[in-house]
Amino acid sequence: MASRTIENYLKQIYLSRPADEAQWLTMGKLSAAVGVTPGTATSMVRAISDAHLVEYEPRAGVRLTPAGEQLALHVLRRHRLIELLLVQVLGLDWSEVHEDAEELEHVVSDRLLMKIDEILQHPAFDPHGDPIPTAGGVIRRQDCCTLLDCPLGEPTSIARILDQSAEFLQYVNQCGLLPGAEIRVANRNHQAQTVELMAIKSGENQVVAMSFSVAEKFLVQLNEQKK
Amino acid sequence: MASRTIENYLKQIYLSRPADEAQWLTMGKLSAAVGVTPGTATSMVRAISDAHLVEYEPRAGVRLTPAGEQLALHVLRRHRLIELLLVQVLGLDWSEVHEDAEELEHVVSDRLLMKIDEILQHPAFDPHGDPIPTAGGVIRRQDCCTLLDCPLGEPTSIARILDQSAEFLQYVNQCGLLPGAEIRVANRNHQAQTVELMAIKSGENQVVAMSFSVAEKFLVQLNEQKK
DNA sequence: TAATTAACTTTGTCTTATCAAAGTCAATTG
DNA sequence: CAATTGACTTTGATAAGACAAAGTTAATTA
Ligand SMILES: [Mn+2]
Ligand SMILES: [Mn+2]
Ligand SMILES: [Mn+2]
Ligand SMILES: [Mn+2]
Repeated sequence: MASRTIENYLKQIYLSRPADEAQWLTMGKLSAAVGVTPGTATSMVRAISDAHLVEYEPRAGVRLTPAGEQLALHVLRRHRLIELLLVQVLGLDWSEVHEDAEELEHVVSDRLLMKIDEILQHPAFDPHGDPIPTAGGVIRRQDCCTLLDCPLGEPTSIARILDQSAEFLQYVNQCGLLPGAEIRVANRNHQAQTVELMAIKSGENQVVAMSFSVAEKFLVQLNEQKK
Repeated sequence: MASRTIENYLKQIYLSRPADEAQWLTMGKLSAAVGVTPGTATSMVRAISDAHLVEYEPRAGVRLTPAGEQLALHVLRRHRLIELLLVQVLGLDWSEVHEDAEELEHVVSDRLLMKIDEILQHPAFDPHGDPIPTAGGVIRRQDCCTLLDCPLGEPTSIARILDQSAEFLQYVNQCGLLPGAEIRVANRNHQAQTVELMAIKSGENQVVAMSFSVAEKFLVQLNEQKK
C-alpha cells in the first residue's frame, strides 16, 4: 500500500500536471505543490518511480504511469466524496472542509467510502463543483468556460470554483455564486478589466462586479433549455 | 501536538491500566496492547515520559500523568464518537467500525468532532455501550454488573459488551443482546458453568444459554422502574 | 544461598521522510 | 562561444519509529 506521503505526491502530480499532455511536470512545480524542498521531491519521486507509479527523467520532470494515475484518482475520489459528506451530512461550511479532507483522504477504508457514496447517492460533483472520479477511476471532463469566455446575456449557471482558499470561498458565499447558482453575464469592460453579472437569487436579481482575474476563477455552464 | 503513535500509546496505557490504581502498567502488557516489541515500547515510553505525559520507572512500569490522561481521554472520545457516527449515520455494522475508528481518531479535527457530537445529540455511549468522555475529559463511571453477578429473575438490560472482536459482536447480534436489549437472567448452573437468560425481543421471549466465561463479557444494568 | 528464568532494557541497525548546503547541468545572455 | 544564472540533483545529517539480538535485573526455584 502507498504511504500517505506517496498518495499526496501522486495527487499533486495529477492536479499540477500541465494542460499539454506531452509536457512533463517540473520538479520545481511539484516540490512547491507538495510543500517540500526540491531535494526532497527529487528523492521521493525517485522512490515512487522505483514503484512504477511515475516516470521520472532527471532535469525533465515527472509524469504518472497508468497505475499511478489510477491511484491518484482514487485519492481524489476519497477527497471529494469526503468534502461533500462534511458539507451535506455533517453541516460544515464548504469553505472549511478542505483541510479535514486532506487528512481523511488517506484513512477512509474502501468499505466506509462505499457507504459514504451510497448516502450521498453517488454524486458526480463535490461542493466546489470539482468532478468526483468513479470507483473505477474514470473522471468526466466538463465542458465549461470561465466568466471571461462565456457568452453575454444568456442564462448560465456557476459550475465550479477554481480558487478554493477559505477566504475566497467565503466571498463567493456572500455573492451567492455557489455552484448551481443561476446567473447572466451582463457586460465586460475591457478598459476597467471588470465583469458585471446578475445573480438570480430566489427571483431577485443581484448585481455583482469583479475583475477579470477573479472572473477567471469561476467556471460556468450554459443552462440547458428544455424544449 | 502528540503524534498518532503517542496517541495510540496513551490510549492503550489508559485502557490497559490495572484496576488497582496503585499498580503500574507493566511494559510487557503495554507492548502487547500496542503491538510492538518490548524494546520499542521501552524507548517510546521514555520519550513520552520526557514530554511529561507519563511517569516511567524502569522495571516497574508506566502510569499516565494528569496531562497524559486528558490526552488519552480525548483520543477515546474521538474514537467512540466516530464509532457511533459510523453506525448511526453511515450505516456500518457495529462489528466492523473499530478498525476505521482506530485510524480516524487521529485525524478528526476539533471542529469536525463538534459537528459529529451535535449530530449525534451529545451521546453518552458508543455502539458497544462504552462511555464517551465529555469534551472536558470527564468519563462517567457506570455501575454495572456482569451476567455472572447480576440478580436472577429481575428485568435488566444489556449495557455494554467487553469483547469487541468482530466475530463475537456478530454472535451478539444473532442473540439480540445489543446494548439496550431487555433481558432476564433465568438461571445459573454452576456444575455446567452456564447462564440461561431470556432475551425479550419485541414481546417474544427467546432463550439464550452461554458459558460463564462468555457471560462475563456482558455488563448489564437493572431496569429502572418508573414508579 | 546459589542457580535459573522470565521480564525488561540496551545496543545497533533499518526505513521513511525531511532539510541545508554543496555540486551540476543547461539555457540564456553578452 | 564563453560566462552567468536558475533549476535541479547530490550529499550528508537528522528525527521518528520500528526490530533483533545481546545484556541486565529481580524474582523464583532448588
Ligand atoms: Mn492529503
Ligand atoms: Mn473540492
Ligand atoms: Mn488508533
Ligand atoms: Mn467501542
